This record gives sequence, structure tokens and C-alpha cells, in this order.
Amino acid sequence: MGRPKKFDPDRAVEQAAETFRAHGYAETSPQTLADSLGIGKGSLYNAFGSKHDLFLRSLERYTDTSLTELKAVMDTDRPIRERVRNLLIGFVRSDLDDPDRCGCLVVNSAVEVAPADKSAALLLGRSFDATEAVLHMAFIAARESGEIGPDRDPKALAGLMQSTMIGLRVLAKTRADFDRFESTIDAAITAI
Amino acid sequence: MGRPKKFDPDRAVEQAAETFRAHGYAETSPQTLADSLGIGKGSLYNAFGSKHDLFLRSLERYTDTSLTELKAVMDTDRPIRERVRNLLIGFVRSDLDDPDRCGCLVVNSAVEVAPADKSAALLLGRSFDATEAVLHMAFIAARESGEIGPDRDPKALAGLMQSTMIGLRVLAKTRADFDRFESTIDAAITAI
DNA sequence: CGAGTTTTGTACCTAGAGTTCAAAAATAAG
DNA sequence: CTTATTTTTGAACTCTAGGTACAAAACTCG
Repeated sequence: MGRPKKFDPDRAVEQAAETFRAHGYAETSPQTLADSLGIGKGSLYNAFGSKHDLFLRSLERYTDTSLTELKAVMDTDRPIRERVRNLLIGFVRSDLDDPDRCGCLVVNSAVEVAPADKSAALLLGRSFDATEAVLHMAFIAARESGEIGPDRDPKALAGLMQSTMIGLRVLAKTRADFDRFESTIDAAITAI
Repeated sequence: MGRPKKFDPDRAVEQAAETFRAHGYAETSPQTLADSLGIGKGSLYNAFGSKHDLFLRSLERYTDTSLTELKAVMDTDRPIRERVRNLLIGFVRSDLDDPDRCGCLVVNSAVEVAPADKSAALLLGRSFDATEAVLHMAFIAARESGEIGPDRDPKALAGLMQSTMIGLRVLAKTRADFDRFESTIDAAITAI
């Protein structure tokens, strides 16, 4: 009963994540949001309550799909070093392919929003933890299978790879070509 | 001749950098800025032209002092691994010591401002390059002195250390205690 | 079809951002 | 002391953010 929604809330949240990713939280106005979702401002507030609520939902969705994508790469049946390399290359490439260098919503929000927003910080912390856990597991498996030496610490490697990933994506904000990242990625893989 | 300035522009720029670091560019209003500098809004515009101009000047100053601090640590007469370790530990520690997790103006601005601000992006890119260069030189020297193996690539190591530094600082936005970073730092040093 | 819901878009409101400006105030030169 | 020059200050102005209110529209179910 009642008038049905003209838009798919799930898709709207997805699109909102995209808009927040592109412009940042502060620079995304309710009007911009409504326009990008193709609905009126009234509908937006009716459906999502507030800009902040919508942001949190967007962030949640984004972290979910990011984790899924990460797992997709890491569950491949390839050598661990190749999988990690693909991961790093993939992130840098996709960041550089975007002429606007919008980057990753998680990284962006951790920097822009987290310090002043407890609930966002919680989601982001969980996302970072989940990412680290996936890498951690992969390194544990790789050590068991003998792919990496028994002297390697899976947790430490997971932490190093995650930090490197994030650092590279921040650096990509100001750099133009992939060449500048190649040797860094090599060094990261060599560290495994 | 003329009425003398009541405030030291250099100090004001420094204080402005601090304010931008604490709240981000978008969330720092001219009023906040004027208050934090202890001057009227009018004086602010008279002295600096615009919020954006002041931001650029702040950024410039901040990158200068950051580079000086980096050199201070790297010019120490200690083993390369110890120097780098001190660097990483120092950044993470100082980030975590701040209850608000404001972090580093360069990292923050690269994420928040660079994509939409060409001139800021230029400054930030130069800052990143300068940082990398200092590390690069240090690793070159370390290889010449035999401190690190001849098979190590100084440039690659510099890139890896820089990415790690930045990544750690982003992660520190959502984490509370130092322990979680310890093994990552170990892995980074082991990679040298 | 009509009752009852829910959605929609517009109009509206308040607060604050970012900037400009005129007038007052402080100093050095003459 | 006056004048030229510069800085300070608060008020004023415009524009937009962020959010609310509401009446009309659209749909489902009985």
C-alpha cells in the first residue's frame, strides 16, 4: 500500500557513495546528491533522513563491495606474490585512470571525516580491519603451503601491504604516471 | 609609515596551517581562521587576500618545516634502519598522541584538496617528491657504505618507506593504540 | 471506485560561508 | 600638527548549505 518509490534505494545508496567519493563529504551538498540520484531533495530526506545518515549507509555499502572485490583477487589460484602485486597494481591503475583522482572512499573518508565523526570512524576502522584480516589469512596460508619462508610474519606482512596500498593511493592523488609507482610495488613484493 | 601590523604574518601563516590541519580546508571558515589568529576577519582578508591564498601559503610553510624535520632525523649519525624506524615510530606516535587524530597537513590535503585544486596539488606533489628524495639519498649512501646490500634498490626502498609512512598515518586516523602498528613497522624495516 | 498511505517537488527558512567596504586608528614624513 | 599611508575593525552583503513543511500526485488494497 502507498505510493511506490520511483527509485531503487539500493542503487541510490550506491550512487551516493560514488558522489561522496568524487567530491568528499563536506563538498557534497544535498542538492548535488539529489541531482546525482535523479530525485528531488524532498524524496532524499524522506528516504534517508539526513545527509549524514545517507553518507553512513553509502560508506557501509562501499566497504562491503570493496571487501568483496579484495577477496575476489585474493581468492585467485595464483602465487601469493602475484596476487598481491595485482592488488597493488590494480589500485594504482584505477586511481590514475581517473583524471580527477577521486580515489577510494574509504581512504578519503578516513582522512576527511573520521577525525570529526565517531560513527564513520567506527565503520572505517572495521573496514581496515577486515582488509587486513583478508591479507593476514592469505599470508598464513602462503606460509603453510611453503610459498613464503617460515621466518615471515603473516600479520606483519599484512600490515605492511595494507599500509603500502593506502600510501600509494594517497600519492596517486598528485602524480600522473604509473612508472613512478613501479619500483615501490617491486620493493613491496620483494618484502614478502 | 602607515599603521603597523599588530600581528606577525609569519606566525599567522604558521597558526593557519595548524588550524587547517586540525579541521581540514572545507571545514575551516574565515571566522575560525580569524579567531585562531587573534585578528579580525577584515584584517585576514587584507593581509592574505583570500582563504585559498592563505591556505596555499600555510601549506608551503608546513611542507618546508616538515622537510627540515625529516632531514633532521635522517641526518643523524645512526644506522639507516634505526633512522627510518625512528621516523616511522615518530609519525605514528605523534599522530596517536593527538586525541583528535588530526594527522599531517600534507597527507590530509593530498586527499581532501588535491583532486579539486591544481595549485595545491602542485605544492603537495613537490613535497612528496622532496621527501622521497631525502630518503632516496639516504639509501644511496647506505648502500655505498655497505649498510644495505648491493642488491637493494635505493629508489624502490625510498618509495616503499614513503608509502608505508603515509599509509600508517591514514590508518592511525581510526586506531587507538601503538601496538597495532608495531609489526608493520618491523616488516618495513626488515624490507630494507 | 474510494480510503488510506506514501512519495514527490516546490517553496520556504535559518545559519553561516566568503568577501567587500567605509570609517577609524596608528604611524612617519614634512 | 598635518598629511599621506597603511592597517584594523565591524558591519553589511550575497550566496549557498542543510533541512523542513506542505499540498498535490500516485499507488495498493478493500
